Amino acid sequence: MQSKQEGQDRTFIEEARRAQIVQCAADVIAESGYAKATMAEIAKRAGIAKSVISYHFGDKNEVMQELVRTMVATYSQLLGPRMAAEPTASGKIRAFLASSADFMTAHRNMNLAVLEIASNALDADVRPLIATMSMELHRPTLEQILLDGQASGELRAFDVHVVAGLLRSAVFHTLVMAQRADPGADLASYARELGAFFDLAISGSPPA
Amino acid sequence: MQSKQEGQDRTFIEEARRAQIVQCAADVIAESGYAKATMAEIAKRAGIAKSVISYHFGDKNEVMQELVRTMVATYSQLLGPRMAAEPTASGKIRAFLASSADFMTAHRNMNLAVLEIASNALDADVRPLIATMSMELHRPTLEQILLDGQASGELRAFDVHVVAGLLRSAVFHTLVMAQRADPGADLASYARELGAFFDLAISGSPPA
Amino acid sequence: MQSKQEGQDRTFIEEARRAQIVQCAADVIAESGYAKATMAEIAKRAGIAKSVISYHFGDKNEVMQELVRTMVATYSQLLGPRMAAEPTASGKIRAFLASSADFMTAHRNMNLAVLEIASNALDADVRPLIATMSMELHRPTLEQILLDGQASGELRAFDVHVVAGLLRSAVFHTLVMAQRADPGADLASYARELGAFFDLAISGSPPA
Amino acid sequence: MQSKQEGQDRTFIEEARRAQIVQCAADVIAESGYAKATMAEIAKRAGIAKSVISYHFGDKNEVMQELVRTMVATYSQLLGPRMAAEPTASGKIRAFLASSADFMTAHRNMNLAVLEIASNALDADVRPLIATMSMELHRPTLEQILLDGQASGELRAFDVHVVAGLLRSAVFHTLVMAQRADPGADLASYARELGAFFDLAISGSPPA
DNA sequence: AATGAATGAGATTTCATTCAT
DNA sequence: AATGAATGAAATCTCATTCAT
Repeated sequence: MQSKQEGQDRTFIEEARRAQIVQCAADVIAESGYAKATMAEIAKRAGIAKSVISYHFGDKNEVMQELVRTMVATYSQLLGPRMAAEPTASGKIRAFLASSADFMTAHRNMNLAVLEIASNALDADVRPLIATMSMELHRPTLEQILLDGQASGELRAFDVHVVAGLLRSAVFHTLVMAQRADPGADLASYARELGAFFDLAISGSPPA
Repeated sequence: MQSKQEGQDRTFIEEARRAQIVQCAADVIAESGYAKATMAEIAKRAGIAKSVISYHFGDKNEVMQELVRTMVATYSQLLGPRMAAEPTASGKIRAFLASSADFMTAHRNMNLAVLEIASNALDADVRPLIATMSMELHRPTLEQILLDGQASGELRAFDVHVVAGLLRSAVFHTLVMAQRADPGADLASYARELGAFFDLAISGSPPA
Repeated sequence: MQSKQEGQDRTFIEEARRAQIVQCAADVIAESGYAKATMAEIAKRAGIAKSVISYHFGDKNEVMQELVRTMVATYSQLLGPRMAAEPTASGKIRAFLASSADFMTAHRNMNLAVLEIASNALDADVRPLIATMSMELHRPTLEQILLDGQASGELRAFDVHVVAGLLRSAVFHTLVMAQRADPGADLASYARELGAFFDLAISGSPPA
Repeated sequence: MQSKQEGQDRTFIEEARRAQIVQCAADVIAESGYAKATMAEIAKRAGIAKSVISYHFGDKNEVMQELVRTMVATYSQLLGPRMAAEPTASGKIRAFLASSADFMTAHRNMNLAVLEIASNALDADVRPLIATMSMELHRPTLEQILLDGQASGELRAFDVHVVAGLLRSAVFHTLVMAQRADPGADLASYARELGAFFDLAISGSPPA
């Protein structure tokens, strides 16, 4: 199932090919949907033979896993520092929304592809991904941030699971739908609007 | 491609079989994902031969269309009256959330199945049905409800598209994820929490 | 394979249904070709259920055989007397051509259907039909007629098999092609032209 | 539907496989009829997996098209020069008959297969190819040759369409039937006999 | 490192036929 | 005498994967 041993280093060329294949997979999935993203289609897009993919990945699933891994890494590298830089809970929330919007604008296909994979990929290894993915992207988690905000009195009392869930939906559903409806949509302003909205709903007692 | 003429009425038995097949399709899709929902699998679940499905539907696509149609009909019959019964915008919003939660609890598999179908692009025959799902289930639309609320002063000023989008995400993503994470989750209380949340964020000037 | 015992008498209704089914089969085959002539299509044309055909025939092959039998009977009843009425070989030949043309005009679909069946039907019982069919239609055979003509000095010397074969081709290929190219073609005049042609080529010593 | 782009050149190996598959298809069709000529049967005859055919052709229709194309090319390459080499109309007619007989002897199965294909209506993709078969294999057409012969006084007056039609029938029906009845039949002598026959029937005033 | 060729498993669909009513 | 419903066999096509070069 795996062409190379887990820890084995790869040559420069090999890394380049893998990256190219992953990118092409993302493009095909984003444009035509997971079902049409056959090995043949991905290979054609990359201008290589089908068997080259097997050579580098050994498995279609491995391609998908690598795609998801790449996206998660990129996303969290963008997200982590910007959330960490914000001292307040409300600031972290806005950073979460804004960074996600930026990421989606910059890596549209990769993001769409991962969502497609999450709801389609068959293998047991990959399937539950969507549920866990967003949680592991950043520390502290949204839930923890909200709890901390409530503890400090910055935020009012509410069910943190519900609100954390809604925040994830705002990013992985609301923003995605907006972008799908209009590929050129200004997600940053969308994110600002959502930030204001959440602020109102979660803030603690208004500054009397 | 079509086993029966459009307008032709169907036997009682035929209707029963069609309903059974659609239900089994929903179950299989919800449990194993769209990709694993082959004709063979659906037939096995129903305890019938593959060709029985062809006999009643003529086409896999037709099965999916019927599934979506059934879900949309059931959902909107539940949603419509309950939203209409509420006089205020905020009441309608809560009714939207609560009814959706009830629907998902009662028709879990059907709902999950339709979402799977929606994300797996099909022969375009299903697409139109899907498109109507979130938009045309109820009159007035969420956007219109929010606009009316703003006009009457009940609601504050905000971008109705963003909030309507977030409301749909709350139902088709947040609730769904919650249910997926814990199939026995109490969606009704989830919906109440979400209702309170939205209320806070969209209400007009608080009763001073 | 056979719904009724070979010699068993059939009710009036049964005979009527069989005739209707055979006729519909001929129409469907002639219009859409053998491959598209499924039981379902034939039944639809007849306005009955598929199973009615099985009830009366037990076998698709039996339908085809009956169709061929009907055509052969009709054809030879027309052909026999008209050929017998001609005293000379050349007259019999012209009668053969003319009667065949008349038959094809009157029973276009049945004729086309049989030709389709002859070249398509799978069952060993039916397949060699085309080769033997035309020979058994009339007594004496074309070969015998030609031989007799040569013996009497009416016809010149030639290979009777070749000419008999060409005569059959004139009917089952040339006329059929002409009719296919133009369904309203005047086959009778075609037949006269062919008659004159053959006359010239097979007559004995020219009238000095 | 198409494994390779139209203009793309093919490997030597690929060409060999395609030729082999086409030949096996011809053999199966000629021996068992079009209906029994399934992909499975053709593959079995070729000693390869069914999917190899799909790999090289992508479509059953494409196999049939290639088969017809091959036959037409082979036939017309044989026919063209030999007809052109004859100065007189009557010579061209004899060349037409003789070359056709030679072709059928050398490529029996391919010829029979194409006739089977022609009579079994297909996905309309093949029809056009079939239409060209009898009409455009050679220039000038039979009709033109006959007309020219009449103009020069070499041939008597007659309906050129009828005679051209009969000539085609002599080849595509009479010779075929003869060969079918006796696979080892000497078609060349058949063709000579037919040539003499036509000569008699179409010649102009005999050299007084 | 790359590829063309080949493969087998599996998916959808068609169709003649059977059976209970 | 007729039918709706069901069936299983078979046909075509797709696709991830393997292998020799």
